[in-house]
Amino acid sequence: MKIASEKTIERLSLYRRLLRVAKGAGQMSVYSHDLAEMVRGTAAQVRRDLMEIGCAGNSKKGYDVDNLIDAISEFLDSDDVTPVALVGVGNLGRALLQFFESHHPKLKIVAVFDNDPEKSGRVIHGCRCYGMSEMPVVVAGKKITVAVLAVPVGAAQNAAKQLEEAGVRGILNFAPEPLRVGPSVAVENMDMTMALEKVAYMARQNNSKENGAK
Amino acid sequence: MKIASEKTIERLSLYRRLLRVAKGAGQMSVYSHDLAEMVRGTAAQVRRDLMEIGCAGNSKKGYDVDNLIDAISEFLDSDDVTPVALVGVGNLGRALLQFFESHHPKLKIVAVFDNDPEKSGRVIHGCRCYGMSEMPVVVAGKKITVAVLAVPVGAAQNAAKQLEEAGVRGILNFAPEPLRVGPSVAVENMDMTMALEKVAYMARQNNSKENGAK
DNA sequence: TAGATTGTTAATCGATTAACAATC
DNA sequence: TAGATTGTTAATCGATTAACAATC
Repeated sequence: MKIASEKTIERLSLYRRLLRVAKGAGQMSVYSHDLAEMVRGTAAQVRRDLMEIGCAGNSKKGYDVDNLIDAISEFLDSDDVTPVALVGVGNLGRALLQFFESHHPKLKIVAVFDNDPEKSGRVIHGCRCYGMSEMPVVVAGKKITVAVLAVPVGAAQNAAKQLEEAGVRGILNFAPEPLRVGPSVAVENMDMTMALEKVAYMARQNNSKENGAK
Repeated sequence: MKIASEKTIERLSLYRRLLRVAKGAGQMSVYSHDLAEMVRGTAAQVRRDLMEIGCAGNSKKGYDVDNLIDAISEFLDSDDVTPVALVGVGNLGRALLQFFESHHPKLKIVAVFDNDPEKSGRVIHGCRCYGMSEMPVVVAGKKITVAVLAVPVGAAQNAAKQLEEAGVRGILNFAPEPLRVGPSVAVENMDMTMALEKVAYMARQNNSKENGAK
């Protein structure tokens, strides 16, 4: 299995999204600059990405849509559906559960964990909710290797540790808290507070630039 | 106003979070390597970041916590509270509304917009909900320059256009859809589908690496 | 002083960009 | 052929890393 850079992986995911839209619209082939728009990048970069996963284009027609979707899927996806765990069933957790339900056929949330004993045993959005203590058994039983972490600040590190010990190898972390995990666990932070601060900063820059240019 | 790189801005936001925790614990000063842990970076990088915003440390005690928090806040924050709009009041939108309510004193969601006429006029989590057509008036009236976009796929581009025209200069986009906006609008994408795909890919890499090493 | 830390400079690395040849 | 696109190589850029001097 080849290993591409993280940026390339991100872009491949975005390309595929556009390709599916194109396919839905009956388009048979795309040019690199069509895909470049999707990632606000250059056509040359797109071609390099596609070459990395062994896709060749045609100087007359560009790239074959079906071929590309297949190649990206083979690269990004597992053969089987990847079972995912969600930890934390607050407002955000429930929203994520609903969000991911419909967004990906190959990634499926199959178990939900929460500290609250009241939630244990209940079924939320079609998912059985387990207590944190049941994690080792459930994760092993369902062969879960990926988790979405949507617990409140302060609880994230502990939950991450439990996930790691249970055998999870990738965590999508929504808590604004850095996770200390071993090198065999990939962590992707979705730090919404940081992102909003950043946007607010850049918006202010844009605003003062505009006013300054007047 | 100085302009730092996007990465530096992100890290400053993270440093501040750790500093506030340290301050809460009664700590008066920190070393660069304390902060480095927060961003999984190096101490030298932290020092460079802090120098960029004009902070000097002391080779004996490191950096003064209060001093650092003030300097970062002066750099990142506006003097006043920044009014923020939320567009899209589905499950995710409501979760975000609740999330941001408590997470930042300087960023406050002051208006909520939704297409659904049933939601118009209602108050959700203490926020008045407006119809999309009211956007120009409300955004101008409340001097909103930052927006959080949590609408379903397909509606994002149109909403972004309306926001731009209303005067918004920064958008935090949760829709898995690229936004075409002018250069005066900063867009930060929180692409949860892409992030989960990426984590799943990296988890699989870790897994096969482990099994291969056996 | 000795030791840990900060501040500064040069070297390295990776990714992006630009330029151009090859192709249909 | 002509023209737009792909594939490939070299140049550029930015950020990170490493090394070391300065400081308390």
